[in-house]
Amino acid sequence: MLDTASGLKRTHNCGELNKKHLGKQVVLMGWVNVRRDHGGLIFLDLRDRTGITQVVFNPQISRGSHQKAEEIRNEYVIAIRGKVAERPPGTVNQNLSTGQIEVLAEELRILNQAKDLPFEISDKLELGEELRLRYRYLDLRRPEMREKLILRHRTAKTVRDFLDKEGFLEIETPFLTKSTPEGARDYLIPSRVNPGKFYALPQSPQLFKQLLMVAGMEKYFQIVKCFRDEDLRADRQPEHTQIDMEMSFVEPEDIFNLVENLIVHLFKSVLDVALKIPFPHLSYEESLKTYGTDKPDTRFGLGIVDISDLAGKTNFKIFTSALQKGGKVQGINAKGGGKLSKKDIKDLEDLVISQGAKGVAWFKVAEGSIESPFKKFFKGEELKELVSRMEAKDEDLLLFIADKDDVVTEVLGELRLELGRKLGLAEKGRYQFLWIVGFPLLQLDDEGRWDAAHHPFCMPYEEDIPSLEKEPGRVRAKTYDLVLNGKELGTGSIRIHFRELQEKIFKILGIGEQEMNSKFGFFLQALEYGAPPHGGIAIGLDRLVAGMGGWESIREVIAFPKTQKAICPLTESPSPVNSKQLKELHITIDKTAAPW
RNA sequence: GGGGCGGUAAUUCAGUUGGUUAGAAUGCCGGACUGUCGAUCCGGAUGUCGCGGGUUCGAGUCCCGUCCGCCCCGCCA
Repeated sequence: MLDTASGLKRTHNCGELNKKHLGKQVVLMGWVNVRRDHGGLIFLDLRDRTGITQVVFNPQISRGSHQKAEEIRNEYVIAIRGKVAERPPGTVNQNLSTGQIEVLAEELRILNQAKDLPFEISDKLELGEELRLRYRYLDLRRPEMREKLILRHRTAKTVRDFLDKEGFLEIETPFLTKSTPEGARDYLIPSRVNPGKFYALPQSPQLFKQLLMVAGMEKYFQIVKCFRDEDLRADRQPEHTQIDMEMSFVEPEDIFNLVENLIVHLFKSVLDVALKIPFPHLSYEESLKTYGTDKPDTRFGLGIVDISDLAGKTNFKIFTSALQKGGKVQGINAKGGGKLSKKDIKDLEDLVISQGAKGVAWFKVAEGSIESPFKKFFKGEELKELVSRMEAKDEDLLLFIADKDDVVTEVLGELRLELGRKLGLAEKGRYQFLWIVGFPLLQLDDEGRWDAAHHPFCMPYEEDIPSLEKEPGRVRAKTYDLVLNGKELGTGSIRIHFRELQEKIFKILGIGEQEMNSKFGFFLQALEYGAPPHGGIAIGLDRLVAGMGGWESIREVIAFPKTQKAICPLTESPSPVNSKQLKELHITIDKTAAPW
């Protein structure tokens, strides 16, 4: 039979007791982290959210409690009353904040029992992730996981306080809303009272925050869930949280300033890390050219160098034939890569091939000479020039790809990241923020039609607007991405705030009059009633917190995340519903797709 | 939709060219123990080898299919 806690009031937390409390009567409540039964004496580590305190059961102090303590197992929930005592000499535990004291139990109450656990509550084990998710409530008891949620809480709290001081209003927007075209697949919610009609969960509160600007709120923010029905990755979940912001009467510089100050304040107060501002700016074009991606990890160099002109003068067929087909030849100097083994280089080759290139030409530089299976295809002069062009020194490894333009760029981008990992260049604990600016407004899709590079509400640079008709691809947008250590943290833009331009963009995107009115009529109309110039940004909270802690997967900082199949192993959602529910929603199931 | 890696005790893993009764560590259960803190010592129990089929005298091991997990491409922020 279990005990009740009634009559006992918790006086302290398990993490706070120290020598100042010596001699005090205290009541602690928590979980049994571990029991060490010495027969005559029983020690147990009592754990709550704040830490651990050692409790001692001594029959000379309380025979009853000592006897009862023998029944205790790990993760039982107990209350103890007792006196704080100094530990005997030589038994102090330096690893515990409470390690100088212990509580001599006078009364023990067992508030709840626990079955044998599927795994120990410990940071020392490496556990399968599915198991952790199925028993997430146990996984989250592990101190490491608790700290992650605390970090997330402190981050959100700091952001809220900062933006409040800056005059922002946190305003909620609907979850049951209309499909807005961010480009991703919507999660749909059937309407019971409107047969055959659906709400969509928001991919972001984009239109609502713009409407709030029209409404004169001037500075809006929200820490809000966004939903996208796309395939999952380590940094992608079907629901993710954004720090969503929008301001009136601003230009990109105002957003940069605000976000930089926010991030600096956040890192200082939560991590005690000092960041330098302003964050560097890099143009979209320059980023692709140098790093082969629009979200470069700039913790290390290894920039991409074009040697097409030089390659064209050689007799190396792999180079010259790629050039003849209109491609290019580019390479990376993997500084210190000379120490990589044949096996390492083979792995790099495999990577390059899996990413779509045909292979990689490599050259090791050592003592001024060059080691490479391709050496014989080059004249001494050419090799010399190669080395000087790549600024190669002893112990360096030069890697070249020859192919179509976009293949070379993308593959070298991947190769660069892999080299960063292999050579240990991407240090943990370093935070390289930067802004990517000057994105194109529009991009051609596979069918040769113009598509919004970000979303259809981004403002073009004024000087580029005349090109909209003739050369849409050359129009740059007032769009900016915030990147941290090679991860895209956030995207924002200055928005279009007058109807005429917004309609023009919709038309270029191939959205007809009818569709424009049915999907965006309400929005276009709002722009006609004195919409102020405005812009904003949304920062991914999950990625931000994961980045702060140096964790690869955002699942580490989400209390109840989903697996790659978008399944929650704990609740087993999604799951079938009964026919009555379906009938009310006017929905029938295609049995060939869902044969349960 | 595609590529890669994985699935063996409660957990983390080992398991040789296919060969007798599938192991280790941790955890768990019982016992001993008054200064432990990853307690120690003695003893013990625990398997749908993911699932289905095939090859074989014989399959954890080989083949085919399938499900699940992770990483990636496509897709997407």
